[in-house]
Amino acid sequence: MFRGFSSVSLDSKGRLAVPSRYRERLMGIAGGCLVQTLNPLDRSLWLYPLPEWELIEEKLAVLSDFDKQSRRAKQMMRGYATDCQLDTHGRILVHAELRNYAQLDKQAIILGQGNKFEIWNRAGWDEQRDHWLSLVGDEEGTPTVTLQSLSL
Amino acid sequence: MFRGFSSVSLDSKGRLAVPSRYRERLMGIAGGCLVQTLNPLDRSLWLYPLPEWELIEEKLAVLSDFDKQSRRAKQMMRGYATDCQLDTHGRILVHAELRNYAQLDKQAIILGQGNKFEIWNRAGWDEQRDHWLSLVGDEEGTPTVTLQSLSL
DNA sequence: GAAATTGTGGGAAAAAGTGGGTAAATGTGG
DNA sequence: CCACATTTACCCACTTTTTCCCACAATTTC
Repeated sequence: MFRGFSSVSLDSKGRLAVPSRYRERLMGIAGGCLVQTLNPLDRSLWLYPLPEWELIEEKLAVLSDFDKQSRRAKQMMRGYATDCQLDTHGRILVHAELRNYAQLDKQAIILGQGNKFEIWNRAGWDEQRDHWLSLVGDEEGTPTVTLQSLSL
Repeated sequence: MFRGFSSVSLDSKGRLAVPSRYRERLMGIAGGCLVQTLNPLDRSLWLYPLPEWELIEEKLAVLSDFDKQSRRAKQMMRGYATDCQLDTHGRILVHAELRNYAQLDKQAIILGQGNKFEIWNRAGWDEQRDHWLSLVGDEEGTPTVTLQSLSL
């Protein structure tokens, strides 16, 4: 399981250095083979170790093409799934289309999220975070209800 | 299984360069023999390795001609099925009728979709994608239900 | 503070993409 | 059956992109 926050940068070629603390584990899982795809729930990217992605792909494969929503989910998730691999310096090349989707520029962040990582534009992430935190502060806000159920 | 997104272009002769990362695999399956046909579910084309297409053809063959929907499916899928082969530079020639059906012009995209590829007009694809993403963004949207079932 | 590790940038070689010319194959009409 | 037109396949040349490698800067560790 992956956790943690790192601020990272993309260079002019679209390369992103994966934080070094994850590298040894990632190299141990499928030799550093990864799959990047879009996160349809937020304007960010997901980065899976290959075996984790293959589990997702199996679930997608059984969805019917004749149901429009299922078909779209397959097209988007599988369609944008891009194989990549850590280079000799622990970097991955982020696909230009995905970079564009997540509006990634020089400043980005990477979040450990269990079976995968999330990659956000730095400013976009800060905005989401502050927005969500302001809702938690409200007595009436729904996030509080959600958090209560966790017995933090 | 095929996955991934590539933006490709058709030249003035209607040729489309299959992304190089797939070529070796396609050459390994039936020596690069492929079948292109129309996708009756979207205004796009499907591109199958020949053995995969033959499985589809077997399934079509058992459909009854006396059921109108079945007859139409056979006519469309089989009728437009066109053999093609990678040329020395990894390109295929897209049949003019199919090019017209999918409204393919210079800018196109190709999606890996499991046992086949999908080929879309670039603008048409972007429109579908943005529409779907806007539905996912809605709290009440049905795409969310589909995605939940995937345990992403 | 020095050494090792990590982060960053960029040059150069290789690979891939693109475009078009030409010749062969195919189709059409007299 | 032949002549002509059209389409397709093959080849070559050029441009663009990607990959691989190396050098150096910054940060961390000892």
